[in-house]
Amino acid sequence: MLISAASPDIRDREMRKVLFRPIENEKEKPASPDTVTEDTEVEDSCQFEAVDEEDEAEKKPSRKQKSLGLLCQKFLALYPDYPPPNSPIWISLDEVATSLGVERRRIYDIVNVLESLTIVGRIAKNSYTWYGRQQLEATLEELQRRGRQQGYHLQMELAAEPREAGPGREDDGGDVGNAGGNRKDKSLRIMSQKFVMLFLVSKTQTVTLDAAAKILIEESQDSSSHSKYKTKVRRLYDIANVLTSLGLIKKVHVREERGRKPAFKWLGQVEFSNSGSAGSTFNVAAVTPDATQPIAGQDLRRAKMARHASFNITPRSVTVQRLVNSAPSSPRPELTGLPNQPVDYSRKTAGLNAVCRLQFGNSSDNRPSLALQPHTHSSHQPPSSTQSNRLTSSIPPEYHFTSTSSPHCLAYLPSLSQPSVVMLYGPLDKPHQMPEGQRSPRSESEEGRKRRRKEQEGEEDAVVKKKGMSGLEECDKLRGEARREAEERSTRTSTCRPTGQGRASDEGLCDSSSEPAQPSHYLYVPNNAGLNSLNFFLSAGQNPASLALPSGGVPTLALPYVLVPSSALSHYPLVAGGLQQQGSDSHHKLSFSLPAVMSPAHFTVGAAPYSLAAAAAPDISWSPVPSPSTPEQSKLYGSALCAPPSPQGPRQTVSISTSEPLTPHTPKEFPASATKAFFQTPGTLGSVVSAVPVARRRGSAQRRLDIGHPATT
DNA sequence: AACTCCCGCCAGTCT
DNA sequence: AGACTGGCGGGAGTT
Repeated sequence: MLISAASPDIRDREMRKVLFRPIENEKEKPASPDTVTEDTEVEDSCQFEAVDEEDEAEKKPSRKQKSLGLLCQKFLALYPDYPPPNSPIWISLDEVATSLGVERRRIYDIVNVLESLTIVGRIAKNSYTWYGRQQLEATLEELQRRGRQQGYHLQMELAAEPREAGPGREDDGGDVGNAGGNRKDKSLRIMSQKFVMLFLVSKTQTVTLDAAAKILIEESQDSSSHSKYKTKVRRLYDIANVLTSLGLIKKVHVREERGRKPAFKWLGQVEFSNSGSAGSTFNVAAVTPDATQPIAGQDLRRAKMARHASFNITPRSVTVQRLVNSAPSSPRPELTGLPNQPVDYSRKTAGLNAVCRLQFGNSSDNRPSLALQPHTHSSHQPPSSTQSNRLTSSIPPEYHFTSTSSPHCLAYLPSLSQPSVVMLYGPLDKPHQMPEGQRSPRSESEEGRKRRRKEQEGEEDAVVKKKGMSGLEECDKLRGEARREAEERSTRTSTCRPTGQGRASDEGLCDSSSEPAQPSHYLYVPNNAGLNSLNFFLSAGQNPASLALPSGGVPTLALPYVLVPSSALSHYPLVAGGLQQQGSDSHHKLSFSLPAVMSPAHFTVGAAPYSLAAAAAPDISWSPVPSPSTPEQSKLYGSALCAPPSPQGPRQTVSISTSEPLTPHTPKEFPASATKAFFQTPGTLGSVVSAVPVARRRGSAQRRLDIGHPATT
């Protein structure tokens, strides 16, 4: 542990060990026809490896540390295996790439494979939704069915031998085939599915690279030139790496007449309960590019998406299922590139990264209490444990922290691209209903969706992308937006979530109708106001008085701001942290003097011990919102950034996990907080997450992100 | 030498 | 025109 903490490289290495370590103690070895040999050599070598030269390792990243498998492992660790059914997690490839410190190209490889298994689903350009393993079984079952249907099991047998004569193979009878007819671009995804099919129909569940390559080559009607073969094999390695990370396969060797052949053995299940869920909700077509039609699970997804919208930016349009391979819904370069966002998170928080999951009471009890729980990564956890971990799995993760008892809450709007958006929320007026978000049922209508999409884009643009806007312009926009929102929601009832339509509200967890603390307005401070990297929400909670600056002598800042009805922000995920109001000793004290008007104005912020300038400093604690280890986590997850320091109100339970270096070994207990360090790629340590929308660079292997880089333009 | 697979060029698609 | 995707294969690191 210590060692790991000491060196990220070592952590990676350790991770790697875990990743590729053959599952030991697994059941006895099945008597397979071919003699399958585990790759123990690798394992052994790893054993010793960690012990020695660490320095050496630090020098250069080492190829292994940059492996797709390891990268995938990191990627997976960012999200839960079994995310709450109703809260889709939005993934921005750009952000992920940035936070993992790799090129986007690499992420595509991973995502394509994951998509083939429905672990993620593409929403639009650059954005995916994380499904985790929820649909994995169903997907596998379907793949198995298709595999048999296509006679892969026969091919497998033949493949081993000389060649050919694939039984009527092919044709892809379906989607898996040539996806989309000739969309060659889908091949990795398709190839992945086929590869998996081979395992699922194989008696031994072991597939040699050679066989797989041959079979796949045949399918792709190409003459199988040797180069073709080699290329195929390369791709298979890519896929295998991802599958290995998923724990679905492991590398083995099959002995044959002459020597041994590299092969992979399936570790996942092969027999499926056939439970309704499987086939009913999943359709391979769904993952294939050409699936243009609605699939059974569509509704489900849609629902998720809708909910998901509240987490991030992807909001409304999210509900729209990805139409076809290329149905980019909303390119939000601004979003993804969010120059700022990511930056904020990580960069500022070198020290403390507390990422918590915010939840509201139990589904059973409607207490409006707010609970922040460190969310753990359970990528590799078995369902059971995972579930247990999240006792509240049934409860949608809330990011909204409006608990009645927490007058002073810090919130964060992670999805806003605008890097430094400071929001002050509080019952300025009476708790007014928080709009169920834009997302009312009707919003799902075709028309509504369309409209929403438009709106969304517009809104996002307004709020999020305004790089070129002046603060005032932004304000105006926001105001207009707010107004409109207000009108729209007039009939809706409050919810605790900005956008969601979720259980939480149904359960009354945040039934604001009776709850007082629902933020009625937010204070929006344009980034250009000078609060770069502040990203936080100030809880105004109380009466103005309480907002008064406690300490004198603290530098204050005058910032332009605009009050925005909470509804106007409904599409943005809010991450909040409970900050205790009576900031006891709190180091974070902010005072505002705000005119309760909806017009551009200025308010002053005074930070007690910390200066705003500290934002970039590692310990800038002043920002109540410690940056999440990674943007994805907070954003996609809807996790809340815990307000660090303060104690909790009676009803709040906040457990903050500070970023303790954890060894990658135990992904299950991987505290989100630890991710930052962990996820940093050696090469980008320290700067990885800068959200700077680093222009995507083609040629560079690793992005170098400038921490201090001004996020914009 | 064979096996792996990182890397990033570059073309097809979208916006 | 520019951004997004991802096919592809050279060639370097490992075994």
